[in-house]
Amino acid sequence: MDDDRFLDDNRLSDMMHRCGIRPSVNRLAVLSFVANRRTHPSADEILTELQNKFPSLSRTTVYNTLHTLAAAKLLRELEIESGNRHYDLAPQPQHSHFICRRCSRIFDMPIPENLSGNTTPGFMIDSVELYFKGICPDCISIKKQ
Amino acid sequence: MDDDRFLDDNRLSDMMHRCGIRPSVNRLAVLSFVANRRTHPSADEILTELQNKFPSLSRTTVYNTLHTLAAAKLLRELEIESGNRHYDLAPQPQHSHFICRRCSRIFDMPIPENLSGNTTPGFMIDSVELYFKGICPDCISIKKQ
DNA sequence: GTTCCTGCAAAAGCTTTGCAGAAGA
DNA sequence: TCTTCTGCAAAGCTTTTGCAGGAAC
Repeated sequence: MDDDRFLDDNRLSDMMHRCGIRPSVNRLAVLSFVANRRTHPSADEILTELQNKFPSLSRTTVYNTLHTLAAAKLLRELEIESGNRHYDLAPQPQHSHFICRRCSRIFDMPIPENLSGNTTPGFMIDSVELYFKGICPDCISIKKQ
Repeated sequence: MDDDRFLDDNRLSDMMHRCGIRPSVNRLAVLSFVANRRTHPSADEILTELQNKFPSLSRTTVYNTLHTLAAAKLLRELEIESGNRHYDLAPQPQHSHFICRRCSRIFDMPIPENLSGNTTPGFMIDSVELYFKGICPDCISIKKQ
């Protein structure tokens, strides 16, 4: 868990209520897990981790929940690697993502301002996604040792 | 085919030679197909289209070829939709992509300058991918009618 | 009681792998 | 001849769908 942006269950529960979604135990667990990780997890990572706490949690429920939360705009789907969707908490200031080629973790990054300025006229843009790839600080320092 | 950026087989063949790849008929067909489409195709689209011309072309060969060309940096893999990789000709000036939510086609866009300026220190960035989503001009005008 | 949530089982879709025969240098 | 290329078949992975029992309102 990352303390700097920790969102407690009450707050997440409220967010769900406001979107007309029942904050069931499973849903709360999924949303909380995504909200409080820095490196945006995939469905499989969510399932594997949460099954420690909720052994009866099924893969179907994780997928159902992710769809429900994404449809309600509480989560954002990141299309980073083909065949492996990752999830990010949605109601946040816009930011970009950095994918480490070595450890595959995904980090948040600030987004340069004025991104959609220089684009082709005639296209109606409603969202922007920016991905950086490279080596994260942890992997750089491991390499040096 | 888009005439404005048409690359003929001789030129593509040269590019392959320079990368140490034998320009077989199948490989040339795949590379040419990707190079001369504006809306970056997926493996399945490539296979379906090319089978009209080369009925014996197999799915495996398309995947093999795409891997070979991507490893040689002649093609770039676009992670746009989960579970469906798209391909773009690589040795081109950097540009971004626009994905139409209605027709799913992918268009090139200019890229704003100085993109990697405002990023977190400590990360070693080696590539940048920028995706816009929205409605393309064609779909906008269809909607108006 | 009616709606929503959950999970098993099965299927679907994209991609990868193993292997053997064919083609090219 | 020896390496590389090709394609069938099978498997692997992530995700989706159908359906039925259970929980919540």
